[in-house]
Amino acid sequence: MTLQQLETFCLVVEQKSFGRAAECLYMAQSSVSQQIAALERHYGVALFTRIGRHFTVTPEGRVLYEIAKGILVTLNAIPARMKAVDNPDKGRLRIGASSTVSTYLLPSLLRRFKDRYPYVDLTVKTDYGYKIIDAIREGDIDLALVGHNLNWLADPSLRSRAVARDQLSLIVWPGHEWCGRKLIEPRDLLHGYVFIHSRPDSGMRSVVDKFLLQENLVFDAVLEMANHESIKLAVEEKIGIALISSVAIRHEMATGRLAEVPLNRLNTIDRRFLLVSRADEELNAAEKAFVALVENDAALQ
Amino acid sequence: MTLQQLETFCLVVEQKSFGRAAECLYMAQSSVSQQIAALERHYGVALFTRIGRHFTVTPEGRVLYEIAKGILVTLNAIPARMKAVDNPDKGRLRIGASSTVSTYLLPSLLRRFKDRYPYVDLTVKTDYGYKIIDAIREGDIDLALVGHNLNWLADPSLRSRAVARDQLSLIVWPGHEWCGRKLIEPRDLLHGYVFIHSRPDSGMRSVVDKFLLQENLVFDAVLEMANHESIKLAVEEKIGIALISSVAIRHEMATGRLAEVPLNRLNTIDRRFLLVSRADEELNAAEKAFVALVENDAALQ
DNA sequence: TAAAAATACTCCATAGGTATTTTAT
DNA sequence: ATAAAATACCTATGGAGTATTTTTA
Repeated sequence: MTLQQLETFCLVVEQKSFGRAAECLYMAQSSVSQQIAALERHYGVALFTRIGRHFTVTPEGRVLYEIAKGILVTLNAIPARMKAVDNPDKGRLRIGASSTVSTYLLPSLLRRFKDRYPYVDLTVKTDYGYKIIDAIREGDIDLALVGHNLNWLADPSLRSRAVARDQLSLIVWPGHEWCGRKLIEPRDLLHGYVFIHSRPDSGMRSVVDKFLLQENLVFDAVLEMANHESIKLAVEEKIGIALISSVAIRHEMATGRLAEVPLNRLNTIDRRFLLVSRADEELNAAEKAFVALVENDAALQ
Repeated sequence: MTLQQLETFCLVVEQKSFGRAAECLYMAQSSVSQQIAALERHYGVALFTRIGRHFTVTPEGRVLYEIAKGILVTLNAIPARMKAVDNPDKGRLRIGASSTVSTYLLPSLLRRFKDRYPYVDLTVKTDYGYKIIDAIREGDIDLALVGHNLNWLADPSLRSRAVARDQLSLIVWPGHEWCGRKLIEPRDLLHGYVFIHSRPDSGMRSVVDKFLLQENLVFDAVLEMANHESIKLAVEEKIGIALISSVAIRHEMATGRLAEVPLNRLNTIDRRFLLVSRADEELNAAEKAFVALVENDAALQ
């Protein structure tokens, strides 16, 4: 079955005549007959009921007509859609983000992006990092902004660029004895404080664990909370102390609800956010514009 | 551009290799190269960026891939959709109806239809009769149930079948002096009563006007209401009398809120409901089942 | 009898194959 | 050196045309 046949068939339906369809297509009437016959052979059904030199469309023909017409219209729209891809003002941008990114980084990025390119068809998916990366692999989204992960960096089917350093911060409540101290030593963390952890399968947890292992720190009292907001609240309530993404505490630092304390060697832990896309697909103009925005974002340097 | 080319292109994208795509299609690698080259020539853009013996998909290629994939999936679904048309349990039924029909006839018809064929994809459009017929002509709906109209019966592009006689009824309020009278003469209508009309562009109005003209009746006092419900309320409130579709007063007759009075020669006015479809398209199984239901409906005889 | 579609038959354009070249790893 | 895609060239299938037949209004 060919597109030519579908086009001819649609025209026959619309013109209600083989001959007129042939004229429209600048071809012989016999060719139209042959194409319709070929379609009917292909599907094994009559598309028209011939009544003398007259015909009606069968229900099967109606089905084919509606589908074929839609396909032809879609095909005609392809050149326009192709032109749109190198225009960041008209293109499409499907972003995926881990919940940390989605909560603390995306809002300002998306606001600025929408200001500059208000007509971009923009969708955002928020999920666990590994699910976002799966969606990238499936082609359901085109660009992911997630926490660093060696598995993804090593995957040749993905293209990753590190865009921002995510510092860890040691946070305590305001008025804590460490506030104002020049430098806390890691072993000081063990002196009687509850340590508040994030979920074991979160990207941040592995980074924190890495630091604790490196410093040989084992806590007597540990608390595990579901998300950043719970951790911050627990610290505020003087339940314990925590290591947390710097980006997640900007607001609390500004309002003085939490305090950050300098911890020795914490800066040896270098976590980064990654912009991930498929290695076998190139970025369109809208996606490139978003990458440029992220890379030039002073707040993320 | 051919469907073959689109299929080959999709396979190259999925397999990330011209050679493997050729294997899947049981054809030579050179043919795949030629088909891709033809597509690129046709659209005047590169679909792949060749990097040595490696390649990536361009943004234009991504656009084409998504569209082409959708088309191929749609095409594959055609045989199943064709089989569904001669199965009233799985087909599609798009009905249009004038507001009278929609209010007083359709509810019971649709309930019974849905009982028998619960999986039919059923949509109903309600509008003025002429707009429903326009939708039939456009192919937006497949079957219309509307009031009689000579223009539509004469149109060769439409197929109409009269399915039910819509009687006119003379209605008055209960306790009116005419209640119980054997037969009212048309000229009696003029004796001091307000006559309540429907909208001038409604199908029923032209029927009522025809009768009034035939009987040479010209009222001193006339009231015009937007719809059947308003007319019935006005009669109930003893504001006036009216000629109205019998189907529209079934409920009020049953509950005694209105009274019908026999009017001489009113039965000479013969209005019918029409089932209208396109003359150049045959009914599918679901549509035939609905037609059968309407034709066998005792309430509509 | 005229108008429209189907059929028979011919021809050539082009899609696909084979063989080879190019290119990058 | 090898693996993969592009290119050149050839062949044959099938699509379009011409001419004719069939059908019914």
